[in-house]
Amino acid sequence: MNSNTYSTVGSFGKKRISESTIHRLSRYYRTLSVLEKEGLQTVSSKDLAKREKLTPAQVRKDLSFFGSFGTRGLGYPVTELKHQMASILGIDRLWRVALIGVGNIGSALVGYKEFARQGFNIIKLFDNDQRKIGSNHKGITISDVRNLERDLKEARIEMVIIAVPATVAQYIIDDVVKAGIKAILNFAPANLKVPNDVFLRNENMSMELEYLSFALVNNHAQKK
Amino acid sequence: MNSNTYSTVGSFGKKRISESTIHRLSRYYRTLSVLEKEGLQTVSSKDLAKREKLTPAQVRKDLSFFGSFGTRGLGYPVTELKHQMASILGIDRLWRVALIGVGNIGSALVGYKEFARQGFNIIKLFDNDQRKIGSNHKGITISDVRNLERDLKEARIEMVIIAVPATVAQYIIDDVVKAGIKAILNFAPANLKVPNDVFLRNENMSMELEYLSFALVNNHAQKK
DNA sequence: TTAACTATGTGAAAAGGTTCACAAAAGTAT
DNA sequence: ATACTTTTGTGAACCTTTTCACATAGTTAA
Ligand SMILES: NC(=O)c1ccc[n+]([C@@H]2O[C@H](COP(=O)([O-])OP(=O)(O)OC[C@H]3O[C@@H](n4cnc5c(N)ncnc54)[C@H](O)[C@@H]3O)[C@@H](O)[C@H]2O)c1
Ligand SMILES: NC(=O)c1ccc[n+]([C@@H]2O[C@H](COP(=O)([O-])OP(=O)(O)OC[C@H]3O[C@@H](n4cnc5c(N)ncnc54)[C@H](O)[C@@H]3O)[C@@H](O)[C@H]2O)c1
Repeated sequence: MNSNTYSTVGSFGKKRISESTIHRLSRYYRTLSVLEKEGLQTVSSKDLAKREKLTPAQVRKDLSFFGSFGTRGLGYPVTELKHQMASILGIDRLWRVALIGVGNIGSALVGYKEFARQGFNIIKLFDNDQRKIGSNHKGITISDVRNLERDLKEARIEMVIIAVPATVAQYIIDDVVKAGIKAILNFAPANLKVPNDVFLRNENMSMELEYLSFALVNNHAQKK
Repeated sequence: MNSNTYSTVGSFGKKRISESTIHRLSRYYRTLSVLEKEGLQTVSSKDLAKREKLTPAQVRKDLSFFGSFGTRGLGYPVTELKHQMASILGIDRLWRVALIGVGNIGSALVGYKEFARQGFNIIKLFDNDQRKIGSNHKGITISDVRNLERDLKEARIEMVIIAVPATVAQYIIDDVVKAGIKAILNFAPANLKVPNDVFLRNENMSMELEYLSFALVNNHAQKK
């Protein structure tokens, strides 16, 4: 019921996988990329755990939901485990992504190389500002948001990033949903409604600053 | 041990408050601001829960960690509860914030009005690019990162936002820590080390895209 | 080939977070 | 005033996630 509550997407076999586990897989993937560059052949759950500030048991448990990737007495093969993580996360392929709202944050995201490196290709941009529409931004022409539904379908977009003001975000989302999009990353601070079969993730930077503020004001013991 | 693991900062009285609860307080705060603008005098845990897609019990439990703010039979006074949330989160005051790395994402953050509205005042900017140093960005002169430690102390900075390339983030963090800063929001995708008395939060947008990717590939049942 | 290590994979236990359920307290209507 | 309704605040129950602990299986060294 709560987006933070025991939230699980899907099931590998009959098992349900928690949001925390999926986020840790992302972290393992990035760390494994680093280890690969460092020339390491294998890594133990202990080593990986140390880098991620986790327990070795947590690492093994996370991986065990998806298979047996290690060798007892030795550890996990770095490159292979990296590929496994990519496969599980679905980033061993290209994703066709559109971004709506080419303003301050939107522009920053469009040029972000890390997204492309992980297979997220921002190939369509939309805005409602006449001065921006038709202009070229990092090689992509900005389209008029008025044809959003049609253009998303035409370009066979699979994911959408929303970077418009909070006041209009729901209208945009409604059109995005109509276009059949099932995955949305939203940067507008608003409680947006989507049907049950659409995945919506919210990125809220104020929340993290507020967490820091809370921690400072209450001068609180750091976990571990 | 894990940054996602039962992570709790501090204690109100003897109670430990979970990260989830603090994040929900942020959401309550934002929603209460909206309700206040809508002219509502009181709100019940049921109403608030509906807006946040939580259970009423969750709302009441979260609030109960910090006090009794409601009136039985009536609900919570909107404006007062908003102020209470602000006070608990520590955003009923101004925070002196510095941002390091005025590039794509850094520039976007500097101009973001929502931060200032919640008391986070970005009053110092740092970069190592000679073309940027000395120039004015949204009314703030960009300082040379070489004097980082000295300048952070001089400006009595309390929080730092890091938006430099991942390769240099650890060096920057080390200087920031030396300057006595106890709260850092980091946008670089890297496993950064800080002493135990420094709060470090990481904002990782790739992670959310990867979550969506996982959800799509495994075509998974949405929670609830 | 054997002995001594090392490290995985996983049930079970422990810890943490959410929801239930209800007494208590206040509002509302008559 | 009294009965009835509404809604809070909270221990207890419930559910999820993490950690423990160990059997198992592979490596390494002599
Ligand atoms: N700037 C930041 O650092 C930051 C950080 C976190 C969240 N956000 C959020 O991201 C969103 C965008 O912020 P920003 O700072 O980039 O604002 P911005 O005003 O710079 O950009 C918004 C863009 O959306 C476009 N737009 C407006 N209405 C539109 C519509 N109906 N259809 C299509 N495009 C439309 C505007 O033309 C503009 O290009 C906001 O919701 C903001 O709260 C921004
Ligand atoms: N652009 C995005 O949308 C985005 C999204 C998520 C995360 N990030 C992360 O944020 C960071 C910055 O990304 P960006 O896209 O803004 O990159 P960028 O190259 O546009 O900006 C980096 C800025 O840091 C400055 N810099 C470099 N070395 C420095 C040093 N030693 N001291 C001080 N300043 C220094 C550069 O001069 C530049 O202004 C990166 O770690 C990136 O991975 C970016």
